[in-house]
Amino acid sequence: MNLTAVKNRLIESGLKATHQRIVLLKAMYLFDGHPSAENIYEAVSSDNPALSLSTVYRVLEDFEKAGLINKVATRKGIQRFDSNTSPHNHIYCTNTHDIYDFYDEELNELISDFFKKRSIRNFKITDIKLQVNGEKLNPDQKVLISNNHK
Amino acid sequence: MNLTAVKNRLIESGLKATHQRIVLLKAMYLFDGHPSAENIYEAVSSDNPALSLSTVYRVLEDFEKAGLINKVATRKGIQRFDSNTSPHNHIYCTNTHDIYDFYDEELNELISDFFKKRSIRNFKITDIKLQVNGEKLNPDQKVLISNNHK
DNA sequence: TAGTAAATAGGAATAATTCCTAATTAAAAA
DNA sequence: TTTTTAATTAGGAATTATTCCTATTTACTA
Repeated sequence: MNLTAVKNRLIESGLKATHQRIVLLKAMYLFDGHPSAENIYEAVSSDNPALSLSTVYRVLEDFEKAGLINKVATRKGIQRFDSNTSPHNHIYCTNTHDIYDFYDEELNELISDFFKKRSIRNFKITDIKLQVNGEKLNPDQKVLISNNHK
Repeated sequence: MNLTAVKNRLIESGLKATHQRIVLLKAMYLFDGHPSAENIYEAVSSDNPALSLSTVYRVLEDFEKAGLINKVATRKGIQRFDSNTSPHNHIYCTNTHDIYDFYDEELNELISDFFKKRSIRNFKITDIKLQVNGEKLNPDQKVLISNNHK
């Protein structure tokens, strides 16, 4: 994702392409995982010492409203963000608070088919997320989805 | 849920049945919704003026570790709790931050069948939750699930 | 009913987030 | 271009949410 592409995304989303927003959107795309506002602040502040933490909070909020990123639901009580806006689900470790993405076309269809048969009155669905909660056995290693039945 | 039943639950879970824990577990069962620690504190403090907020935080944490209640994942960055430990899913309004329970046996089976075919290496699943995110059309009214196909 | 380990009150400390306002900046207009 | 202006930002204060600390209290045990 180069500078022009990032700028264009901002403009397409109706946001002015300010220096700070460019830096922060880039940082969101580069960040491997599901960062907090503080994580993003740390990631950018050595190269952008004047950029302030309150700007990070405000801009990430703006990005979310514009649909550029999403907030991730956590049980810990701090806000986390996700630059991956395509349909996917989350594996959440309740010890380390690591979050892993997990894509499965079959599961996505299963869920979307299910909700074709149901409606929720007085509610406009924006997204549906499955969260698999549990504990990593080895906290230092990643988790890995595998398919049992070939 | 009477006093003895609440006491027994605490003891079965390996927790001493102190006055504070009894009051707080009762409050969790009585609370209609998905309260924060503050919500529970407010609910009990008029009848228990000496009970302190830090106790609420600590005790709710203890309850969660003992499996008596669960933490609810939210996008707002504050902790919420759920005394309903049976399998169910959540509808989350991103405006009002209301959370509604939503039971569906078919959906529960769909999901549990799916995960029989998949395994996640280095991870022990404790629970799987589907979160339907969106916005209430009328913020003052509840939402209601309905089944489109008879 | 005394001893003891666990639990609590209350407030301080910390962490996370939002708010405020003067200064700056991007984009539109001249 | 330069000027205008409305939007954005820096920086810190304020607020909110949560955790920590320790003297005191309490539930159980003997």
